[in-house]
Amino acid sequence: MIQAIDRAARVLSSLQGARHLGITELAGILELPPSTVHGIVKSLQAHGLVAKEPGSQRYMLGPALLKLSNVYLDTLDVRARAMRWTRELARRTGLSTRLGAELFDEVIIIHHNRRPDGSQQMLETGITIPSHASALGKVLLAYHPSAADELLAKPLRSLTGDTVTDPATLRLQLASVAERALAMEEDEAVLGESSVAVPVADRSGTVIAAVSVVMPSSEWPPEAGVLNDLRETARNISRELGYSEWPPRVVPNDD
Amino acid sequence: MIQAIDRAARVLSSLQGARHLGITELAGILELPPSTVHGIVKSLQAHGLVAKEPGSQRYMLGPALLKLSNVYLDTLDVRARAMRWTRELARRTGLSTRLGAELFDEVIIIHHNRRPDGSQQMLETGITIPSHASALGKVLLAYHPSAADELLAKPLRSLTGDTVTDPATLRLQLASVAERALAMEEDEAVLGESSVAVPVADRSGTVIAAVSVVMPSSEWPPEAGVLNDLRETARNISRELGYSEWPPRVVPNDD
DNA sequence: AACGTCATTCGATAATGTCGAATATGCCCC
DNA sequence: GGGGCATATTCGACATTATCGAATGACGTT
Repeated sequence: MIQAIDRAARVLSSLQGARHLGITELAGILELPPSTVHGIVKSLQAHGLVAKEPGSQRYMLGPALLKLSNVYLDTLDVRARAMRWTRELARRTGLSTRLGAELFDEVIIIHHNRRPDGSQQMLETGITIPSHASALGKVLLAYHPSAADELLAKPLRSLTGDTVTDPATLRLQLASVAERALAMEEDEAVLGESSVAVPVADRSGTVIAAVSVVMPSSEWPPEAGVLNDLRETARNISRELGYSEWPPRVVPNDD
Repeated sequence: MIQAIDRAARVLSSLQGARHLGITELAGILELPPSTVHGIVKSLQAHGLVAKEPGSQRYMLGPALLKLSNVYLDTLDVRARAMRWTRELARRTGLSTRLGAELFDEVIIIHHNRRPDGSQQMLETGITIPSHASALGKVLLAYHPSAADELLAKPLRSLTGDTVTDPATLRLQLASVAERALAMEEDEAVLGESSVAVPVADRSGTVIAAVSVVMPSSEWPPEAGVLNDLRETARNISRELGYSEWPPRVVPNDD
């Protein structure tokens, strides 16, 4: 780990959290001298990764991140291949769909289809949810046992009163997910919202993403037809990626 | 400029351009020893800014960029305030709209409304266009004379046969933009597509973004009503940002 | 104008990052 | 499975870079 790069990344993370920060504030958060932080911020600014807030001394994330992110999404083979299938899934089920990938202790939504009822819905691409509190995340954890082990060794955050944070309970859930290749979550991330997710595997059988449908909790549990459509979607995406034996199997402590 | 951070940013830029690269390829592009590049890439990877391509030795941009970018967009005051106005502009004109900000020699689209005719259209947020070849970019250049000076000192790329790349011609255009607070572009970025843009100013009178409508070149030139709607949109956004004297004036060589 | 707070500059030096050599890994062919 | 080649990764000496404290400049408020 190159210390200067580590520190630069921590500046970005701090701005991601607090949005706008002055040099002194950043220095406090990072426990570094202001002049050190200044050098880091100026270097990031020169590359457009950080910007000064208009009319103020505070800094915020910069526009170069947007371009990089756009290229990231464009580069993702799984996303490109999933798009038509998840659109079709949303159409058939009348539900919104999400495609998620792993980002440390969270799942990040890399593609999202709105519910096809024409209602106003937020764009979710780029949103993260703690893995333990989402069906998508539980799938990814179930297929990456060492990542799960690390996560379950930490105190877990409750997002709602229904979030499961007990490691032993989660281990049982993950074992069930691994067996059924299906994860469920009811009101754990957002009250009134529940979801069910299944794994997407690449040519080598590695689970690289998960796909889910999201429904109002008033409509829970999902009908068998929805589960079948969801599985079919994951099978189709996985097949396009070169994996023909859906559902994938868990490889014990593979990382 | 901290060299290690500069090099890390250049790794990200290289991956942004070429999408997938091995260590040796990156080393060639950056003209650095492979072991140096390896250290940089591993540091970026530890923060999710770079990822290894599934099943290969090559690296690509990483998911942390998507989360950072999402926060960047969410943090942008001008974007939040512009959204309702540009949606209304698209509705009234029947055209797609773009809100653009400056990213070095390019304009980056930070918000986009599709043409309201229900046709299949690509999402444009995060896309960049060379400033000299876009109406949005010409507005931003006209209001930032020193940025314009720097850009016009470099050889400019033709995107289509109609792209204006002659510095003297561009200077005349930018002077006219500054005077009229309006920029036009016909087939310069994409054949068959033309646009007209106007500036958006913040509380201090600094032009921090530009807003445009895009139309098929077969419908060019824009009607007076469209221009009025566009100006009204920029005036409304600027007023929400605290600027009440639209159109803004150019401050000579202010950077 | 004065004051307090924070941003930025500067330069000595501590320590970090660099980079060449060696080793490990992956892939392809037989 | 073995061999060969190309590339990734490791290791450690040391050159160079980043750090950080002190000083100065800028900004906002009174």
